[in-house]
Amino acid sequence: MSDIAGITLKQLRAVDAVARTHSITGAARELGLTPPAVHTQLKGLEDVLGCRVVAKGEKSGMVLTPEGELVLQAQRAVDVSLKSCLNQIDAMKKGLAGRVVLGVVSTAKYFAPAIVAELKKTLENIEVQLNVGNRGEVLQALVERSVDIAIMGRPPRQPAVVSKPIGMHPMVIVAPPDHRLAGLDRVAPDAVLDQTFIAREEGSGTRILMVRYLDRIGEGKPYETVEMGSNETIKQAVIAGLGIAMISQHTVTEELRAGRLVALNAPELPIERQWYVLHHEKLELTPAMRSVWRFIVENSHRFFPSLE
Amino acid sequence: MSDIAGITLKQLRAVDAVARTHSITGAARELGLTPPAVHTQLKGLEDVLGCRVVAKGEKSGMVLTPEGELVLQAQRAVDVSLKSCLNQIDAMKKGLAGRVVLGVVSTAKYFAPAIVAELKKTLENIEVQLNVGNRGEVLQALVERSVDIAIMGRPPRQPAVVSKPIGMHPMVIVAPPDHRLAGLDRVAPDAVLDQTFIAREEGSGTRILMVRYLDRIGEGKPYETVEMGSNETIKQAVIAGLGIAMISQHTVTEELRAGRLVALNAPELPIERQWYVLHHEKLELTPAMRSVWRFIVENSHRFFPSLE
DNA sequence: AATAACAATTCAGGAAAATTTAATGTCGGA
DNA sequence: TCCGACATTAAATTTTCCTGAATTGTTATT
Repeated sequence: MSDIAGITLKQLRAVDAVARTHSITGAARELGLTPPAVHTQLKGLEDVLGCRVVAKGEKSGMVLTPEGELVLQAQRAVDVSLKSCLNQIDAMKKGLAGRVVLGVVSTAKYFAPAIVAELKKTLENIEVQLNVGNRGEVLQALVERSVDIAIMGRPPRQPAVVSKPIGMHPMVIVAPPDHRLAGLDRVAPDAVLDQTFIAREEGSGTRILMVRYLDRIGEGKPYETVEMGSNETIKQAVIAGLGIAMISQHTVTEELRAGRLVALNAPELPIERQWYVLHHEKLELTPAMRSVWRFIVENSHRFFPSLE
Repeated sequence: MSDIAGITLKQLRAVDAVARTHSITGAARELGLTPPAVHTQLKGLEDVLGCRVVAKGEKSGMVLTPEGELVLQAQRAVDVSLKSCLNQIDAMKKGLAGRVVLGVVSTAKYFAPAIVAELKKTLENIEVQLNVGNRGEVLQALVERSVDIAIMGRPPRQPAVVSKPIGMHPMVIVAPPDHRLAGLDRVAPDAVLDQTFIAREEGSGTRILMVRYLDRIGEGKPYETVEMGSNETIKQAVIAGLGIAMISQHTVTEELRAGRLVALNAPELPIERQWYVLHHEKLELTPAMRSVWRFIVENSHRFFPSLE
């Protein structure tokens, strides 16, 4: 059988032009060539295929042979494939299509899915993957390029990242409503330090913040810590009376509103921090990533839980 | 948007090879080229598309960019289109696919459809069109190339055709069973000439044959003719007692067997003629036509009606 | 029937493109 | 830090492609 390797798009385009104009001269005009050039292309194709592709028509003009009609069909299919490819690439260039991996810290999982859902509605041809991990894991993923854009609290010194604040992020200490410190106007530092703290594992942003906070108000005084792997577990533990915990208010909005947890009026609380969106300094953002970035910067505030 | 006109199959094939080997050198080996050649092709494509298509992979080797993946998809689609086209053309070359117009004289319509049906079962990718006309019309169509292959009695002197006999074709004179000449061992020429003849129109092969037969046995004596446009009408007319008719035995097999018509034992009857398959001498047969020709020559005998 | 008009086809020469060889740059692994 | 493999660039060469001119063939016209 004749080999596919000898076929060129020029040949197919020549066939198409001849089919439409019924003349080599006309085809040449369409293609911006001279008739001999078109003729050569057709001849070359006929050589490869081992059969005629065009022939003189009944009265006048050139018409496709049955084989030529098959070639024309193929040409049309090829054309569609290539056009579709170009369109998709074009969409990519404009940031309307592509794939973006979004990494968020555990705490953000209470609002990030809502952002992603809205994002997918707005930019339907961008495939967004949401990865959740603790602060350390997300940063590591950012370095390894397995995450393109991240959302977390305070951006790190290392690795070097580009970051932008996107909204307030209050941190509170929560206790069960029947806790003895609950409802007090002012809770003394020592009273706080006496409690058992339920905290996330090392590498968690909340854990780091908590340690620094307790060291500051307690001036280095020791305190007791119980470690748990997820915010959800911590909430349940606090409700169950195992201890108190520093936690993102966004994580416990529902429980505070329902009265299943209360925020303690300990010194400096709530700590008003910010949410940041960030990406690795070295990573050249694709248009799709830029679209996602912009969307997050402009719209994420709508998704932060609030007590009111 | 980047223009489709700048894309070549060489470029697509280069992308494909790189995708499979993860290296320009490897791709070059696959394509029987040197690495710079492949590199140039990729560069050219990237110019047209306005974006990178391949890039150095994480560790080593070359990988496709997301845009490159789209190009690869397109390449695969193009490949199947072209392969399918080549396969179809190949089938055409082998006479396994194509389009053939078969022209048959009216008389042959009593067995031609059966041939076509069997033909389509055997050569399922050949599209067969069956056209029915009288002898003159079929010959005209043969000249005009609107019929590729024809089946009829005696091939004409003009136009020049290639012909081959495919089976016996007895002509008889039929009468109603209660006709006074019916059942006689030997019917005299004069008794025949006295009858009213129901005949097809001018241009019909049967008509020509009848005229020559009657002139021969009657030595020029006149006779009476009534003209009717189809064999079916003639049969009904004879059954109704309007007259007698010379007709192909194949046309009246059913009626003879059932006794609704009888063949007269007039001189020289039945006239043993042949069926012929034929095509215009000037027309180069396509492989598909050759397949059909061969099928008819080898198989048509199975479809002739017989009295036994 | 001769001829004019037009389009396909052939061909030679030259332009453009593709490919190769050779040289250079770059990265990962010993 | 050197070595080797490979990508990349540059320059030279080969191949392909295109054009313009000439030729052939066909159709329409006189």
